[in-house]
Amino acid sequence: MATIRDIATRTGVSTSTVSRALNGSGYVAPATKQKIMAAVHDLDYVPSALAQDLSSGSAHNIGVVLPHMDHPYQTQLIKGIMTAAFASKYRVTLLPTAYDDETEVGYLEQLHRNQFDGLIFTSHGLPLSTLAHYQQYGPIVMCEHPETTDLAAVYSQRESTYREVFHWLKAQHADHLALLSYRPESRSATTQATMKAYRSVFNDAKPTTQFLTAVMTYEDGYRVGSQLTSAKYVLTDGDDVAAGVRQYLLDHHLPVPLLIGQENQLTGRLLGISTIDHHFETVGHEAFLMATGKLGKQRRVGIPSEFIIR
Amino acid sequence: MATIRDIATRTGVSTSTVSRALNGSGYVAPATKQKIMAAVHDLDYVPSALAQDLSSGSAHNIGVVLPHMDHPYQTQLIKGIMTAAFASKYRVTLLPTAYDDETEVGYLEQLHRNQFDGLIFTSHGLPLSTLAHYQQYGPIVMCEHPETTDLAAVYSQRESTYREVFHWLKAQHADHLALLSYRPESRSATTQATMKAYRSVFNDAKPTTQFLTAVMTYEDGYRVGSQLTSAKYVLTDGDDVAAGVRQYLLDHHLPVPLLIGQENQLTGRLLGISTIDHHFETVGHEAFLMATGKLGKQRRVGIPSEFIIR
DNA sequence: ATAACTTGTGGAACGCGTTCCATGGCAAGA
DNA sequence: TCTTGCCATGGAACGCGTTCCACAAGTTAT
Repeated sequence: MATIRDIATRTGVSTSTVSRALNGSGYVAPATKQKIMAAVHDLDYVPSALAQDLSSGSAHNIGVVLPHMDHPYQTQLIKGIMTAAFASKYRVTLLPTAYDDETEVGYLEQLHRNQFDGLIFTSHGLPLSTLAHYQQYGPIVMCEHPETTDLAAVYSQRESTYREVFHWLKAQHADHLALLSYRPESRSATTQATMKAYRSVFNDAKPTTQFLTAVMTYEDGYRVGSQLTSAKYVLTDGDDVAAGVRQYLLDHHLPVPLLIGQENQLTGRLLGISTIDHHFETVGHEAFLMATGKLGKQRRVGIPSEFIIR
Repeated sequence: MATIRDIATRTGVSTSTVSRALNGSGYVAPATKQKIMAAVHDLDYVPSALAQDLSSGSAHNIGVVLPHMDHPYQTQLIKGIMTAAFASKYRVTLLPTAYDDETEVGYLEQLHRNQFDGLIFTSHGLPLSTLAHYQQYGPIVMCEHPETTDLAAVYSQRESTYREVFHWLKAQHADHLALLSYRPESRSATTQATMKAYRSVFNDAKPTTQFLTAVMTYEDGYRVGSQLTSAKYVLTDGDDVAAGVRQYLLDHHLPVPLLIGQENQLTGRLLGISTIDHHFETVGHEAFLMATGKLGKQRRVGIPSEFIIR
């Protein structure tokens, strides 16, 4: 591997001159530059990214912390982040946690170690105070609406849309609801937003409602289908889940309730299931900009979400 | 940011001793080690990943070159790679190309620059000879079966499964086939394998067959549905595409042909569409091992794929 | 003609850990 | 007692590019 010193020696100039010639900074005589470029070409020299990173103190790398690789909610978000990163000189590293707190701490430590310039959290297992503590080492951006104001965040304005959904249900005097989510209210901002909207809309005239958790995939939906035989309205975390519920009920010749999915996935479109589009691609895009400081001092960005009735 | 020198000064030892204490290499007196650990704790010291990378000459980073973020084919592959990387100390960086050759060259240059220890190609736009040329800078692993033997590869053994599919079709005297793929034969190993199997099975008794390209998504499938009104058997690149074709025909009250998808996606299961599972998660896993040199000198691994009739 | 620039280039320090080599103390074996 | 050999630690070089500072030569302004 040729180094900048090799170029310097071969050309008979100093490394500073080579560096200046390569970066176009400072003064270099045209003739010198030509000689340098020739040597660079001859020796197949390319500056080491490792050395440049150390020198600049940044790895030009943003980490994206996510629970699973296969949760549909992530796909659009990641796409938005990647598209934005692609346009700048940054790279993006995907960091799956499998909801393991130690792993999550590991990534935060890597922020401390300058492995990452910033972290984007699509979901988190650790307490927010822990995350806030690590902010001293670099920007941390949440993709959920955190209760505390200590953390920067770009999030879908779920709650107002959930209220819209519940108002819509209320208007048709809906009863026998079922709310399916992946994580319990205590551990998930999404579930919290859902419940908050639910309580505020129905207030003291709550319909009969089932609450199920640990439901994330099509299979999960199919699995809990047996518990939903008396439900008339079902709101799920993703369209895939709704599809699973529907399939179970169809397979057992049971009536299919009115299904409302989320994420506007293909399955929902395919089966004509109403959905909520949280515009996660936009969320991801903005989160990247915030993590790289391109959004100025702004630390809070809400993206409106959309209720699609089918 | 505290450095190893800060620790050394504060403890009254040399940086070498601190380094040894931290890494557990070489001799360090227990008392010295304790003092060092105390200082490390007091100063909130963490070794800089940037400096370690430069010193070790490796970023512990594997890049995954892929065309799009949303091609279903990638999801499982990436999952397999990530799972394997997660178990080791490596990180994985996703590198989308949008089939732009310049971008692809950019990533190869980053391999040269030691930004990556190795690259995994899930798809490629550049000629194989170009890729082979960059092997001198680090391991490059293809996830397709390349024609040349110059490149290391982990791939799904598509061709034999395609032959199985065509034999199955031949056995029922299938006629009016349609083969839908994303990229033309000249630019895609997948399409090449399909065509090779097609020719070898039907030989000179080829059925009437339509060939369509540039079909990748559900929407694409729906779009080309109008051209498939006389097809009796349709083989597509992914189950989503098959679902699109099916939907178009249903919407227009036209007969739905026998559909065979690929990738064993949820949509296929949902709609009872036969499919081919290429076991891409396994492919990804093995590709990672090969890229990090954990597979020894092996440069060729084939993973059997599976025809699932529904 | 002299001060004040501008241009071109080199030297050395810096960023931060790792590692090879050397040195010194001390105990066990010959 | 002398030689090995283990233990503990320091010094310095290394990996590689960047950047500040200084210096020299040539140019322009005063």
